[in-house]
Amino acid sequence: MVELDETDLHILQLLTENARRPYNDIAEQVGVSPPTVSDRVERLEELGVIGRFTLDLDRSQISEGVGVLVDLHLRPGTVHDVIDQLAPLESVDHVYATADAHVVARATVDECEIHRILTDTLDLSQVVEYDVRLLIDSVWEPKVRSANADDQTTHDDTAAIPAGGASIEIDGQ
Amino acid sequence: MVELDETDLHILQLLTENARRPYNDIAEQVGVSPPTVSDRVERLEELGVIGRFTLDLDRSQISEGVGVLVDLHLRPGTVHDVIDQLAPLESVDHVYATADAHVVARATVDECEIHRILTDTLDLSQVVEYDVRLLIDSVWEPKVRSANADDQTTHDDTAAIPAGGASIEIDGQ
DNA sequence: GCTGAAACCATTATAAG
DNA sequence: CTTATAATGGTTTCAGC
Repeated sequence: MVELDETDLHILQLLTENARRPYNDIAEQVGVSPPTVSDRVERLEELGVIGRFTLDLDRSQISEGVGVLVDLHLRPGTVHDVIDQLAPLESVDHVYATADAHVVARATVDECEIHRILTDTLDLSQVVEYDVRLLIDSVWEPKVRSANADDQTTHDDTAAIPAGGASIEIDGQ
Repeated sequence: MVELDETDLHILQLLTENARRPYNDIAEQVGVSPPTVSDRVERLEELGVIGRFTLDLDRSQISEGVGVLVDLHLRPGTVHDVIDQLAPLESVDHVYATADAHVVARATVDECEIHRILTDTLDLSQVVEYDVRLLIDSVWEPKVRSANADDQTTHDDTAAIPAGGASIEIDGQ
């Protein structure tokens, strides 16, 4: 976090848009030499800022199943176990854990598979409640906030986010 | 979906692991020539199977804010509007829409920003209820299911997934 | 979908700021 | 310590088959 300058962010932004973009192309855009780009990228990989170079795939075109969002409300202290159980599954690609002991997983499953995962793979004694939602759309817009594009308007109305999650009911108009 | 053979899937799998892997390297692994890999990748891009070549970034290292998962329960018919409002925001990178009119967004926000998004950016008359959860962990394991690795055990206990989502309460032991 | 050739690109070593 | 330059070795693409 501390060790990234604007050049790093610019490189990340360009690679985010197209991870196969040639380094000499990037060098020209950013205003440094190609070896510098190479060095910076290597460093960003070592720092773990870049997890991997990968693809944004349309999963509906490569697998038979339907996309689902599974929301698990877990017993306290079991979150990391459940992540370790879910993440390696072939049908699961994204797993989020939140401070209120929920785990949300995005998966592509056959009709019978979701049931098998919930009953066989997971230790259900750790699950307080769960919810399976059929995905109808999903958008991924990876963005790199450039250092100076920080549009932080000073604002004293800072809304604190309680770790347990804020839940607010609004009248149906 | 119909037009992908095992070679395509193998190429996708290798590129998913490392999107910068050289095409002649891939060609060797897959058993075709480099130009064939190039042609296939181009076709997969045109088909929309490959959305883009991109990076898996550790967002906590490149931005000041905290990661949150925002769950919006919307009024019917407003889902696509809300996606269009959320997706372009700099702080939002992932948006999921489910059949039961929920939109789940993953964002990295400053303390004041989440409030601003909810009140200024969104048309709150479209939101029935919302929920902001603090992210503590997130895993992305992009997987390409190879054509023959389809481990579908025949199973007649097919659990249908209602479009409205299944919600089941389990006793707290 | 393959082959071969030409254009292009990444990386290394080296030198300079 | 960081960046630029130049050369090498590797990669991608384009014709032609």
